[in-house]
Amino acid sequence: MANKENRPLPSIDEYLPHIAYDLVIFGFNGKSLKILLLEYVNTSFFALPGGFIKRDENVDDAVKRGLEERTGLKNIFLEQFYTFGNVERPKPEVMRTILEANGFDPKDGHWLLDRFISIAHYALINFDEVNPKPDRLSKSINWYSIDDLPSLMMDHKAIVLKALNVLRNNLENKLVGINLLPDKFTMKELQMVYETVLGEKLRRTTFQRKMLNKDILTRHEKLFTGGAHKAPYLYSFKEH
Amino acid sequence: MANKENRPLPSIDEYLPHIAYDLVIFGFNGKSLKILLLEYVNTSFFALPGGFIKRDENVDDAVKRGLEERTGLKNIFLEQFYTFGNVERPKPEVMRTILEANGFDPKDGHWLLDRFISIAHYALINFDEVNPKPDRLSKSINWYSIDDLPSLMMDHKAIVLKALNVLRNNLENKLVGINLLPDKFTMKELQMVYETVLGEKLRRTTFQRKMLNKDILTRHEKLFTGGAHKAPYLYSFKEH
DNA sequence: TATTATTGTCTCATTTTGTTACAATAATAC
DNA sequence: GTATTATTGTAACAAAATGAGACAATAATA
Repeated sequence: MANKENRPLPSIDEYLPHIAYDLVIFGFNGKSLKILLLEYVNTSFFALPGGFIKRDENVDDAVKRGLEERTGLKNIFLEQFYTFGNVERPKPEVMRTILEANGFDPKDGHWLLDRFISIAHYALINFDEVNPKPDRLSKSINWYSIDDLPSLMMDHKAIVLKALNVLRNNLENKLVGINLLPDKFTMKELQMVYETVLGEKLRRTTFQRKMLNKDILTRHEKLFTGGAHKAPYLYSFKEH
Repeated sequence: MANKENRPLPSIDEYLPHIAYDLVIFGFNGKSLKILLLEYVNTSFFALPGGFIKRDENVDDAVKRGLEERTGLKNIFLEQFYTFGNVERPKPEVMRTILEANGFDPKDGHWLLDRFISIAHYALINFDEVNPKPDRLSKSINWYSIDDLPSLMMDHKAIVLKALNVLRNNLENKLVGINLLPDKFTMKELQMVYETVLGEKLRRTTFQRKMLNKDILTRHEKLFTGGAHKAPYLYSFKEH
C-alpha cells in the first residue's frame, strides 16, 4: 500500500506487530517546561511522537533512532518509564482517519489499525539545540508548555502526566538539570529548572547553599547580561 | 499441538504474539527477603514466573490473573517497573528444550519460539499466606533468598536486580512494608523489612522515632512471645 | 556619585537526625 | 518472693540540615 507520493507505510514484515513506543520530549527554555507534540495533517489530533520496533532491533535502539530523527540530536538523556497496555487504548477509527488524511487507504485488519501496547519513554534536551522535524503523517511538530497543552489523542495525556511524575521523583538522583540546561548556566536558571519540574517555588538562599554543598558544580567566570545589578557566576556540572 | 496428556499449548489465536510478562514476587519471612522461582521439568533452568497477554485483555489484568494462579491471592500489591526489549533476550533453543521436556514438539517458527518483549512487574506478598502452585511446564515453584539465588535463565537475573533497585527507591513513598508484613507486626519486624530491602543496618532508636513521628502507625496490644524480656507492642498501618 | 536590581554569603532560629543512656518489663533461675 | 537476662520504649544531648532574614558587593544607568 502506498499513497499518492508513492511512499509505502511501514510493513508488517519489517516491524513487530502490536508494539509501539511513545516519546515525551521535555525541553526547558529558561522559563517553562515544554514538550514536543505532533499535529496530524488534515485532522485536529495532537499526539506524542512515537514509532515502531523493527523485528531485529532493540527497543532502546528503536527509540533512539526515533528521537534522533525528530530532533537531530544524538546521545540524549532517555529513559523508559512505563508501558501502557490497556485494551481500550487503540482507536482504529482515529488511526484510519489519520492515514486517510495522508492519502492512504488501509484495509480492515491492517496491522496499523490493530491493538498496540506502547512503551513510553521520556527525553530531556536542551531547548536551544533543537530544530524538530515532523514525521510524514504530521503537518507540524511544536513545543507546548506543560501547563498549557492542547487536548491529546487516546491516552497521551495520561502518558504525559505519568512522565512528569517520574521526572519529579528523579529530580534529585538523576541530575535532571544536566540534560535540560546548556553546559554553563547560572544558579537562577538551575533553580528555575527545579521549580518548573517540581511545580513549586523554592527559597533562593537555601537552594543555593544546598547545591553548592553537594559538590557537583564547578564555578566559572561571571555572566554580564547588561542588567543593572551584580552579575551572576556561571556554573557547570562536574564530570564524575 | 498437544503433548501426551493432550493439553494444548497456548494458541496464537488467543494471545498477542511477541509480548510476555514476568513476575518478581517478593516475600518476607521475618528474616530475609525471598522471591518465587520456577524450575522446569527435566531441565536445570530456573526462571521467573511469567505468562502471555490475551488479545482482549489489559496487560494489568493478565498479570493479576497470572499472579493469582500462582499464589491463590487476590488484591496483591503489584507494580510494573520495566519492559525488557533487547533482541538478544529470546533464546529459542531454551524454550524448545523446555517444551520438548514437557512432551511438546513445536515446529520451527512456532510463535512461542519467537522474539518476546517482556513487561516486568514486581509483587509484594505476605509470605505466610501463600501456597505457591507451579504451572504446567514447571516441576516446582519455591522461595529463594534474594542473596542466594540459583542461576537464572536468559536475562532474568537482570530483571530481579532491577526489581530490587526499584523496591529500594520506593521504600519510603509506597509503604512497601504494608504489603510484606501481616496486619499486625512489631517495630523490629518493620525495621527488618527496611534493612533487608535496603541491604544495610539501621539504628534502632532512630528508626523507631522516625516511624512513630510519621503518624502512619497505630499501636495495639503487646505481643508476648515467651522471651525473657520486655514484650514489644504490635503495630498496624493506619487506614488513610 | 547616587540609584536600582540582583547576587553571594553570613547569622541565628528551627527542625531533623545521630548517639548514648537508662528505666521498664517478661520471662527464668534460684 | 528476688536476682538475672535480653529486649524494648523513650529521654536527653550533640551534630547536622534546613528555614528565614539581613546585608554587603556589584553591574548597569541616571
